[in-house]
Amino acid sequence: MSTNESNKEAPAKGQTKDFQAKTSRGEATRQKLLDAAEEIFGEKGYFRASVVDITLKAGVAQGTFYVYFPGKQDIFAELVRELSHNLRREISQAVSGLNSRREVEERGFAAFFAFIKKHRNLYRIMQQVEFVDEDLYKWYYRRMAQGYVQGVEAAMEAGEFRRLDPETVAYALMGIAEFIGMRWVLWEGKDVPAKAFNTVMSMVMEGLHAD
Amino acid sequence: MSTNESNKEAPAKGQTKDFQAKTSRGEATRQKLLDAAEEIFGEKGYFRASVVDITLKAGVAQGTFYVYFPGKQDIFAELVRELSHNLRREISQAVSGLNSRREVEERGFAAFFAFIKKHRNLYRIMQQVEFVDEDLYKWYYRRMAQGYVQGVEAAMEAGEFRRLDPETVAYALMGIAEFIGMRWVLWEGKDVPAKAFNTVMSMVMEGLHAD
DNA sequence: TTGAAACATGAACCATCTGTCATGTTTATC
DNA sequence: GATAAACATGACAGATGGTTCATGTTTCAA
Repeated sequence: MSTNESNKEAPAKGQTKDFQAKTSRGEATRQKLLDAAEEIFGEKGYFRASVVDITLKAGVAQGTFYVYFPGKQDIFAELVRELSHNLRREISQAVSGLNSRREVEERGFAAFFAFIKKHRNLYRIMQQVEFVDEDLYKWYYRRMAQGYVQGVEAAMEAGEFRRLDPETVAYALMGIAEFIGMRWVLWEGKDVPAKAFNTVMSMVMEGLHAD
Repeated sequence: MSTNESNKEAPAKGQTKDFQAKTSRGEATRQKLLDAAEEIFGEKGYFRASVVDITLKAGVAQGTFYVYFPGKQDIFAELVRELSHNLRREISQAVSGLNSRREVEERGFAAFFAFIKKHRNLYRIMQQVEFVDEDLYKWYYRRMAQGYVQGVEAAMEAGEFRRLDPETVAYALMGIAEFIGMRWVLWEGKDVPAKAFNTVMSMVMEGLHAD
């Protein structure tokens, strides 16, 4: 088949379902591989990371990798889906039950920053999806935006935000979060300082306030 | 020396100055290589692009590449510096002589969107610097932020913006621009629609207005 | 015209990497 | 404890790509 990574075609092959482990032993090995992959991809980036790196870190033989994943792209994609899912879950948990839109934005941003601090590897992983699997990359941001749009629309409905294009608002807020997170969490490994956090909140709430 | 791309160490080697052509013929070849590299890197991404791709597109032999650039990383870095410089120049030209801060932001955002529309390849190039040369990547954003901070501070001084942390404001605005540009220019190849542009401006100006 | 410097060439070297496979080991079930 | 399925192994095939180098060609000043 000769499907090398640098093959000219099909950088994003279809939804190849990864193998499912049939015993708990197999499941454990699969998980070891995923954990190792998360670290390796985060450290070296997708392209500089090799399958050998992953199996070495996981403590299994090279061949074992292919028992659980069809290829390097597939374990990466799985990681991305996992990350995306967990991130959205944590944010939605953080804001569930909140009443004012200000609180929602505050807790939502805080949850995002907390998540990327805990998963700096995965933050870096997200930045590479574009060049590994273009569709997955767009899916991630669209999915994220989609959830945001609903909240923004509801806030407009409720008169907490004034009427603006909700999708644009969603992308703008995502951009703010990503850049502020990059500046502090990714680059410095710190929490976003209060001064910066307050500035963001002030900009956002003033920028969107009703009346 | 065996310095392969996937070498374990020194992903970012020091400021290797590229060779300087000594005749106009040499200069022309060097430029052909740079132009080809811009297209190839933009299309395939840094890691999937090969030096052969570049020389093929430039219409020169493989060896010729190394007459002008010490290696693949170096031509990429040169491209990034060139892009960064041109982008900052276009924006600063677009806003020079403007009086109100609102106009500055409007023209500045518009210039940014126009630039990335004209250089979609380079937009994609910027997204990869992180994994090719970490220092260069931070340098690019810091440099960009730095210029923005000055403008924001001046606007606060002049009472057009209220007092907030200028650096945070700069990163937030950069994040907005990048995400809105991604959504429309990069993904759809279109200009940012008026509705989206107006929403952005409204958010930004309301978010930062003095009172 | 001549000779040296600049430029150009492309085959070949060397390292690396992904994915395969024939073979072994463990586990679970009866 | 026998047997088959699941799991694990690591050497190897097949391919790619960055970089080097010995050699050839062009340019240009003296």
